[in-house]
Amino acid sequence: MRMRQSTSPAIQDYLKAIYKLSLEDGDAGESAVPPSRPSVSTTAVAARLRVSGASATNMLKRLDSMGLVTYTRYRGVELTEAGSKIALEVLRHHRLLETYLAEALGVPWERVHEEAEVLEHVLSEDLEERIAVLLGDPTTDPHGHPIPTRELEMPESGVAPPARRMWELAEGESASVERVSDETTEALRYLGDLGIRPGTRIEIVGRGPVSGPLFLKVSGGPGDVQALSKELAESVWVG
Amino acid sequence: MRMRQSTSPAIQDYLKAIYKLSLEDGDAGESAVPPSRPSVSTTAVAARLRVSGASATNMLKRLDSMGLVTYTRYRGVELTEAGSKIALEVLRHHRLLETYLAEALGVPWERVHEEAEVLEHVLSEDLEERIAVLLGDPTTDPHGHPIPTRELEMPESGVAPPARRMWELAEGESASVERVSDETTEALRYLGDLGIRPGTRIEIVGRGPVSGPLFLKVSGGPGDVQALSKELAESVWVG
DNA sequence: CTTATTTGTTAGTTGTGGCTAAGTTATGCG
DNA sequence: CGCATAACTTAGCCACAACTAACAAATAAG
Repeated sequence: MRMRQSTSPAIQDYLKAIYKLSLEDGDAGESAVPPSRPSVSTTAVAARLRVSGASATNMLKRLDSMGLVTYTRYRGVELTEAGSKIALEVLRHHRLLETYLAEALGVPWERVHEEAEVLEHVLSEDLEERIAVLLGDPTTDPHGHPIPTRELEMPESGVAPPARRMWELAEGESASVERVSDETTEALRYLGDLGIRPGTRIEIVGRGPVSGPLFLKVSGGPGDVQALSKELAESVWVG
Repeated sequence: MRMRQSTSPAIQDYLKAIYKLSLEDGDAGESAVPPSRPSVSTTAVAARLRVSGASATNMLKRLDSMGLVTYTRYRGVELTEAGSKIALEVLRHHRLLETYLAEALGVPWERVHEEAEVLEHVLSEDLEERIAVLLGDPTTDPHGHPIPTRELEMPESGVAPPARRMWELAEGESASVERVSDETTEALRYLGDLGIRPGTRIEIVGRGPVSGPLFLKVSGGPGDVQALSKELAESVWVG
């Protein structure tokens, strides 16, 4: 059992991607499949990391030989216990850093993700701990994503994502924002300007035809009624 | 003139090493050679970076072809204007980070160097700026090394190092600590425990035979007379 | 059930940045 | 000056992590 090959940034990125993808199982639609085994396809990993399929295949085989995933040809991968721990470690780094950058350095929330994306691979355990203490052991990052604990356990809110996407709300319903997808800077800045962040209370006042915009009132926002495209309204989770 | 090949961490480390070595010209002894041309030998670079001579030769050729150094076979290297700028950029990152880690995160001064050593390669311009502003544009790091300015100019105190090493002080002399070499954690912790840091006032009260210890009084230190080995006393610069 | 399409894999290359071993140039000493 | 030694370079190799092109398996459609 060959171990501890000093996980490079690339390896960490793969493990993190596999971890996140395995939580997104039922690919957005509400298919009634039980969350059987969270096996992730090679293509999904490749797409997420923007590398070619061949590169992904290669790396997945390597990760398997390191005991970090179990990989079966043509069948996808699954994290082992060891691989899972590393993924959670990186995720903890990432989300603590996002929080720290926002709180301590005033980095605008739409930019903390990309900064953390490189810093996460380089943060020492000592710095991680100092940051965590300084922030008072936060449990979510600025986008509402749960931060794995010091013991590298994901709070259950992380395993089962929030109930619904804002897009699925009916006219007249109100809810509070729980989480916002962090990957697209553009979207985040826009949502931020509208005052839509974790904790914000919103109310749906109407919707356009089929994929048309969603109209909503944002408490504490710039006032009046705001319109959100389908894409944006799907990237916001409410509860 | 092929340019901007997106300087990797390795490249940055080489440029930084060359920059620092070129300032150390008269290799510690007080040889009367004028600081003619600060050409750095391949071996010196290799030793500093703890890589083989062959690796260094290789990289130096590469740096030359990128226009970052001028390299002449068997004759050493010299930074070009472009290479120099990059070196200063990295140095600014490094020293700002050291200062930030010490001040904002309470990292003990003997450990800030190694943390900064990895973070420096990954710090965005935006974060650099935020840190600089937050610290009030400091001009030296915790070890007393000057921080290059925003415009990437080294303050003159950085080009000509402080007058003397503590080791060179005569019995009875007193002086104030200006700068402490940062590379060896062990030494730094010890000096820190003794209260020897930039700004500290010290007085030489005696010295052992030839390479024997230096005895000194440290103002504000744990009191009494302290002894310093030659090696340590050579790593402290006074003025 | 056969075939077309999508999904994955294999094979072979590339660029970084290290390494060792062996050869070459400079330098220093008798 | 001539040679030993130190300094430096060349040659050839390896691991990592990406790539393209070509091929194989699985799945969907008729």
